[in-house]
Amino acid sequence: MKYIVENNQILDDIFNKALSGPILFKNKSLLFPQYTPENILFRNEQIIRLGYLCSSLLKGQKSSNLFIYGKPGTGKTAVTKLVLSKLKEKGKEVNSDLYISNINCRSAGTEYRVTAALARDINIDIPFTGLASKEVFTRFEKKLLKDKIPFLIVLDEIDALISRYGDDLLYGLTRINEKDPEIQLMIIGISNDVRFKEYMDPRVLSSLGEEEMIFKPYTPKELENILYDRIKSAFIPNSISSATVSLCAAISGSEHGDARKALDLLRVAGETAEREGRTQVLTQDIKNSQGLIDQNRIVEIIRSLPAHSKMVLTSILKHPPTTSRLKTMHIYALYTQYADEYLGWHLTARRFSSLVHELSILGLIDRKIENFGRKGGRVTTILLESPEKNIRKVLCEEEIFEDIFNI
DNA sequence: TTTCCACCGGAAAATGAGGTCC
DNA sequence: GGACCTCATTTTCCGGTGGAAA
Repeated sequence: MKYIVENNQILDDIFNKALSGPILFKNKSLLFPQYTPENILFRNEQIIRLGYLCSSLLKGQKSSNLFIYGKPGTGKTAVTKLVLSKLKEKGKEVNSDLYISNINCRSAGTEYRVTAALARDINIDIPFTGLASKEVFTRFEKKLLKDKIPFLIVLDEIDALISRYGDDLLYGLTRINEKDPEIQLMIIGISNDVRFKEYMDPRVLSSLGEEEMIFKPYTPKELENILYDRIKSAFIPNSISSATVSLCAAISGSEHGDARKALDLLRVAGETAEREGRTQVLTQDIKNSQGLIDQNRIVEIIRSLPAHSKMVLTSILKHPPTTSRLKTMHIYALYTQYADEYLGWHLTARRFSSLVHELSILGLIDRKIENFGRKGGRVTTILLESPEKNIRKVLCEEEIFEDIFNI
């Protein structure tokens, strides 16, 4: 009971402080990646070219397909979103029928879901499962051939679709265009990875890559200007010094000119300053926010892991301390013991090996294949990448893992 | 040079839960 | 109601791997 009173008191204090304390942000939402600015700096050339290509659809004419690529945070999605919204507006203004579909292939997940989303965007009712992919595509194609309304399809993170499912869907889409001269179907593929083109059929590639657009990383100077532009509307005046902005731009510029990262750093630094009751963001806040972003990312990753992956991590932490790297066979022995006792069953060694692989991709562990010759064979060894204390703290949010650590 | 260890990891199949269609 | 579908997860199978030992 005492704890409930204490918790309520703490939360009450936090909320009161937030309401009565100094305000640093004017409009924090402008610093989130979801926000698309009306005026995208240093991307005029791309906006003009994309706008020009899309304008053919307004006139009911065929347009070239386009392939856009560039590193994350270089403005690909923002520019596309801006041009699409203006195109939609203009279409309404001049009473021009136009279908527009903007799908993130990674979020959609599967080929079926991408096809279903396309079909839904031209008003076909598609169940989330139960139909064959081919059937969904056939319905989509029929409707498109019947309506003969220009259709602009944007497939963001197209590499996620191609690498997993091949280019059948893209081939099908480019074929529709060739089937009927009255069909105006424009496809824009967006990717972070230019190498994905290697997996594509040359016929699809020649059709999709009629036009190409490259988004170069922002330079530190450009990043600075972008930050100043956003600070004007997101923060109260005089809250951020030029040294703070330069540091933020330099950190983001040193990676790959990622504007998203620069805005993230600024937002987290601002939140820290506001929490401490300050109306000034300091250079130290920017330095601290870098570590804070990484830490938060790790916490979120661990929280979202399935139970068996958490059990693998727990087994790594429970292994007696050694000076050398841990061998997966020893961790598997511990894992089977804990999983049987606390989850009721354990996964096979093959599946366990995949979970270890996934944990290394997520950056939680460092995985290395070592060879110990005829005596020891080929073995995967692992090492924790993040501080043990942090991982343990997140795992202990769940009772069963806390119990294991308390043994 | 060959053998062998102790796995790795790709591919295919199985499973079970969601669904549609006729 | 049975045939057939997707999808995520897991299992099964089996060839591949690289370096120490024979």
